[in-house]
Order: sequence, then C-alpha cells, then structure tokens
Amino acid sequence: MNLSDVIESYIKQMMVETQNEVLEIKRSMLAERFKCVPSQINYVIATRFIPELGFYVESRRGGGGCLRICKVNLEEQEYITNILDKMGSKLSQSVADVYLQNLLGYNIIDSRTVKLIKSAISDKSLENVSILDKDKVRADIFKCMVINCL
Amino acid sequence: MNLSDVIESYIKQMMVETQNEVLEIKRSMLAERFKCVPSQINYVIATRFIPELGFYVESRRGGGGCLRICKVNLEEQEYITNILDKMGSKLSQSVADVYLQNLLGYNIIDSRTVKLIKSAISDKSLENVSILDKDKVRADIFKCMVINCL
DNA sequence: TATAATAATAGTCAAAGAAAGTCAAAGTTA
DNA sequence: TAACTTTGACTTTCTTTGACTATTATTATA
Repeated sequence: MNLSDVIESYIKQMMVETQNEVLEIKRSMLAERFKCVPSQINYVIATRFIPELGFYVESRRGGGGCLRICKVNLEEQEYITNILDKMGSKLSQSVADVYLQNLLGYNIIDSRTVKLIKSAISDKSLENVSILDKDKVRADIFKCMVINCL
Repeated sequence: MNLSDVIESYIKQMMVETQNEVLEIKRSMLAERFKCVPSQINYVIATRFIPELGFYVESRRGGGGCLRICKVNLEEQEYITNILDKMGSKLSQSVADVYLQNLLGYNIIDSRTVKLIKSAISDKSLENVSILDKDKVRADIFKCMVINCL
C-alpha cells in the first residue's frame, strides 16, 4: 500500500463512520495528517473517487473552504451501467482494478469473479495483442464479461 | 542450480512460509537480495511462474509498486493440466466450447464460470484483435482463466 | 458603507522519483 | 550448436512534490 492507497482507505472509512453519503473535509487537514503536499489529495480524488463509482467531489476555496465528497448510492445494476457508460473504449489494468475493487466492496461481484475478470484482462492474457490495442481489447473483454454475467 | 533456480525456490519457499497462496514482493528487493539485475526476476517469472504451472502474477509500477505472485492448486486437477498440456498455443471458439462442456460435465467448473469464460473469449470481446492472432489470444485468456477459476 | 488588501483555502500542471517491463546482446551449458 | 541464463540500456506506468494560479472570506481603509 502506497500513500495514495492509505489516503483512499482513510476517506472511505470516514464516509462509513459518518454514516452519511456526504463527507466534508479540509484538503489541508488530510495533507497535514498524512504529511504530504495538498496536491496529493487531488491526485487521490482524481484517481479513486470517480463518477464511475458513484463519487462526486465538489469543493469551495477561501476561508472555511473544503472538499465535499459525495457518494451516490446506486442500485447494483446502476453501478454497472454507470461504469459501462462512462468508461470509454480503453481500459488500463489499474483503472480496471479500481472498478473491480469497488464493485467487490459493494458486494456486486464476488472475489472469484474478480479473479476471473482480472485473469481475462491481464497483460499475461493479452501478451499477444499489440501494445497499441491492449487497452482497447481490455475494455472490450471487460464490457462483454460485465454485460453478460453481472 | 543456477541463479534462476535459486530465485525460483526462494519465491516458492516464501509462499510456503507465509502460508498463503499470494505473495507480494518487490522486484527490486529480490534483485537486491540475489545481487542480480531486476530484469532477471522477470526472466524467472516468465519461465517458471506461468499459468500452465498454476501461477498467476500481477504487478504494479510506480511508488509502492510490487509483484503479486499467486499460486493455484493444480495438483489434484489433473483434468485441467491435461487440457492445458494438449491445448497448444491456439484455440478456436468451437474447441473451447468442447473443453468447457467437458469441464462442466466433470463438475470442475460451474455454468456461471463457463459463461464468464465464453464472454471473455468471444469474437465480440476480441473484435479488435487481428484475425491472425485471435485464436492465439483466445488460448492465452482461456489458460489464465481456467487456472484461476479453481 | 463600499472598496481594497490580506489571508485562507483549493486547483493545476509539469517535473522528479520510484517502481516494474521490454528486448536484445552477451555469456554459459548440455 | 541450440537452448537457456545473465546483463544492461532503455521504456512505461504510477506516485509524489512543488511552484504557481484561482477563488473566497475576512479585515482594514477611504
């Protein structure tokens, strides 16, 4: 676990604890707490709190400003259509991981299915696909599997 | 025993000791420990930790990156090793179907897994793979998935 | 009171850093 | 000599950092 992962879990934990789908928190507080530069928080938000997974982040600057991280609780099927809608025609392994870990967290898929999907879209599986097309093929496989099986 | 063999045993030993079928380790640590270049670790992985031998390896680059070596229990799954042995490097959809029906018949995999695998190796999934490589990629995906669904 | 200055936030973007991956050449061994 | 192993230069990916910018609230001033 690198620092970004730690910050991600912390924020998610906070959201669970406050039992609320909106978390208001100061970026500077997070940066302080994790001894990092404030912009690292933006990186975490940008890579992990994404609309595909029902997260919407707003913010206010100036005195008393803060981040507002909102989690929209969707129905199982909505998460899936949401991901399919927003995901585009390319998919990297790391973004796929983010999707799958979250779906697992929401109990929309089980860990065995995660394993199967990850195997199917792994670089090992795609070693004979041109580097230029890998993320495209990965997206195709991911979509097919999700559409047919979830 | 050459160095690659030593590294191979070391990794396997580690997996036994951690009593876990997943080992997370830094490539740079291994290279350091065995005083070799990091890419030698890739060589060991590529030649000894392959799906046919029941291994699945993931990795993450960047800060905090590492290798994740997963072991699947293939020993008592003779039927699968048989199929993988015979399979060769190419696989058509129809031959895949035959294999899958057999695996289903022997209760080695369930029908949902069959569906997942079929989706992953469907022509729809592989529409962006050159016609020349389709059956090759299909074989790669099939191997990875069959091993990982155990 | 209206406006200007200051402080307190957060945002952006690119560079630096920290891993791992690739590939081919050189070396070894059976 | 063919197959396997070792090496290293170069590439790609992901994370961390920091300088600079933008916005908002508060305080001071005309």
